[in-house]
This record gives sequence, structure tokens and C-alpha cells, in this order.
Amino acid sequence: MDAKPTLTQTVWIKAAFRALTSGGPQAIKAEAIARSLNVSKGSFYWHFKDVNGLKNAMIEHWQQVATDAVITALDQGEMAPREHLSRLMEIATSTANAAYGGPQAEAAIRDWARYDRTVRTAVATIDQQRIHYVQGLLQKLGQDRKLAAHNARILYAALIGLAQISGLNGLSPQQDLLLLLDRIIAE
Amino acid sequence: MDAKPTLTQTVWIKAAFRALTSGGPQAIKAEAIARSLNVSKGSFYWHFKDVNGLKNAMIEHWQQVATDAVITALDQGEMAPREHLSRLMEIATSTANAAYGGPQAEAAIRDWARYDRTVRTAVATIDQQRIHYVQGLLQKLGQDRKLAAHNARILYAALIGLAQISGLNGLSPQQDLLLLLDRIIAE
DNA sequence: CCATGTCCATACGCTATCGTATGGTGCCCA
DNA sequence: TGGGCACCATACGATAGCGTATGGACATGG
Repeated sequence: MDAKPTLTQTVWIKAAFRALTSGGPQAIKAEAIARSLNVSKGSFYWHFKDVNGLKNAMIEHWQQVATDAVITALDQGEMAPREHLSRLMEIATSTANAAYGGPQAEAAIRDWARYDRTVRTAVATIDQQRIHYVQGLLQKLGQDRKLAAHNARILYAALIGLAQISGLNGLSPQQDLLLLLDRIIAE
Repeated sequence: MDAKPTLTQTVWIKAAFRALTSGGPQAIKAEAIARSLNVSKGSFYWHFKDVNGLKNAMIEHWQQVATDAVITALDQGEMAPREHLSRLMEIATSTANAAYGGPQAEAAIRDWARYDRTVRTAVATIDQQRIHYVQGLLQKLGQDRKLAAHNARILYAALIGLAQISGLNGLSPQQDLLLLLDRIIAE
């Protein structure tokens, strides 16, 4: 098998996100995650000061990844805004992207934010970035600032809401999102 | 003060929802809730078999209340569908209704559902009921079945998503929702 | 070759929570 | 009036998770 090349912080963080995604915030426990990595918690307290240290590292890591995603989306801006938006919807609703765990992890982080002040501010910041980014794309399509802001919030909210609903009933939200996008752009 | 007229299951359930809303699923603990009611956990284990018994009672209670809300909404059907929809949006986004704790509790239940199979099926059932109800209203406004279904999902998803976002940044989602409703009906 | 540093295992004490067992208090009713 | 029941308090053992302390394995450089 694997030659066990000694663990890193990142490995722990990813394992912690798996725990968060499948078991919620209260599943972020040192010993449980250690077991999932087939090591003891002695290793954990070597890499992190304590459980709060791990949580802070998780937030920082996610915020970094999420911010980078927006940045790079902005950089490769030579695509048509319309294409850009529909591709965004597809990426956001696909289940196998993002280094930190994908949309499922996103939802779990959003839950986590409800009960943790630090996470809450981090998520709020990311939300603002994304909504603002979508708003910019809509303005490029000719919508004035106010309408674009409204539509951006609606699109993003529908994205989150549909993910929530489909996460419960197993349906894919892509169809609904693309239809909504069509109508929002059409006017 | 209060003459302490002995506790009932319902009192425990409401206290449990307060705990769930403010602290998440892992905050549903016998001793903690007992302290919040100024009694000991001896009382708790008199009214409930164990913690799981309380949780089941909570789910049952919420499902009952949520179902009843849809039923009564259907019954008082002499209102214009358009009025009906906008009033629904207002009620759903107001923060001081619902016996079990209001929109905040809804969001907390939705989080809870992600990590608990029983809650998940209950929430999925309620979601279906509500979406189907909204779809019926839209059909009354002349939309065909398919379009109404799509619009109902979008409206409901936007409702949930906006609540999630505004729950993080403190903004009110009413404006956005009513605007979206206008556009959905306008066509 | 051994000294030092990195990474991890094990053992320990502490606290929180669970569920149970048992006792106490007040009320109603025969 | 006292026996029984509803409701609650208290005490207990058991388990899980936290954080610390200490030692061991392994590599690497002097």
C-alpha cells in the first residue's frame, strides 16, 4: 500500500472537511479524525495546537480556495458573459470539483456558519464576492447596476436554495438554474 | 413569578427548538435543556424515554405544524392567488411567527436534516407539499403545469437561499422575493 | 556512531453527557 | 387520613472527547 510518507496539515484539513461534510460541525473531533487517518491523536496535537487551531486552519483554507476561484474566474475573462454565467452554474452544481470537497462541503460550511461567528464572517465575505462577481457579468450584458444586483442575489440564492432542496430529494438543480438564467438575461 | 404549573412535553419540545436554533443539532442535550427550564434531568427522563425520544417528538411536532400551515393556507382559498402568493412570501420571511420558532428554526431544521435520516425525509416531505401548493397557485394564474412546477421550485429555492444569505449578512430578503414574484407572474 | 529533531503512540487526568436508580414532595381520592 | 400516583431531585457508574506528558521510532547531519 502507501508508504505512509508522514502526514501534513493539509491532509488533516481535508480529512476534517470530510468529517464536517458527512457529520456536521460536531463531527470535527481530534480523535475521530485521527482514526479516519489511521493514526493516533498524538499526531494531531503535533500538527495543531488544539481543535480550534484545526478549525481556524479549515476556515482559512476554504476562504483561500473560494477566493481564488473567483479571482481566476475574473482573470479568464475573454469568454462571453453569457457563456461565463452558464458555465458558472454548471460548475457550482456539479458534485466533483473543488479541492476542499465540493458543493456538499459548501453546504456543510454554510451550516457551520450559523453557529460559529468566525465561520459566519468568512462565508459572508465569500458570498459578497461571488454575488458582486455575478452582478458584474450581468452589467456587462447591459443591465443597470440596481437590476443586476437584484438578479445576482436571486441567482445566487436560487443556487443555494436548489442545492439545499436537491440535497434532500436527490434531484438535479441544473435544469431549473439554466432556465432561470435564461429568463433573467432575456429582459 | 410563575407558579410553575408542572411541565409538559410541549414545553420541553419548544425549549429543545430554542436550543436547536441557537446551537445546532448537537445542542439538543438533556441536561442543558433541563437547565434552561430550571429543572433537573430527572424531569426530562420522566417525560421522554431518552434523547432520541425527544428528537422524534420534535420532528413529529414540526411536521405537524408545517403540514397544518399548508392545509389552512389551502382552506382559506377565497383570496386572489396573486395576493395569496405575496402574503406567503411575507409570512415566510417574517421572523416572528410559527409556534415552533419561526424561520430561524426552519433553517436549523434544514441543517439538522443533512445529518439525520429521519429529519431528512420529514423535511423533504414538507418541501414537496409547499412547492406543490405554490405550483397550484401559479396554475390558477394560467401557467401550464410544467412552467408552474419550475417557477414554484425557483420561488421556493430563492426563498430558502435568500433566508440563508440574509441570515448571514442581516439584510431583508423581502424586497428581492417580491420582485422575483412579480416577474414570475408577469409572463 | 551518536545526537538531535521530526513525527507519532500511549497513558493519564479532567470534564461533559448519558441513562438508571432511588428517594422525596405534593395532590387526589377512597 | 393515608395510600398511590405524578412529577422532580440527587447520586451513581459508564463512556467519550479534550489536552498534556512522556517515550519510542526513524532519519539526518556532524
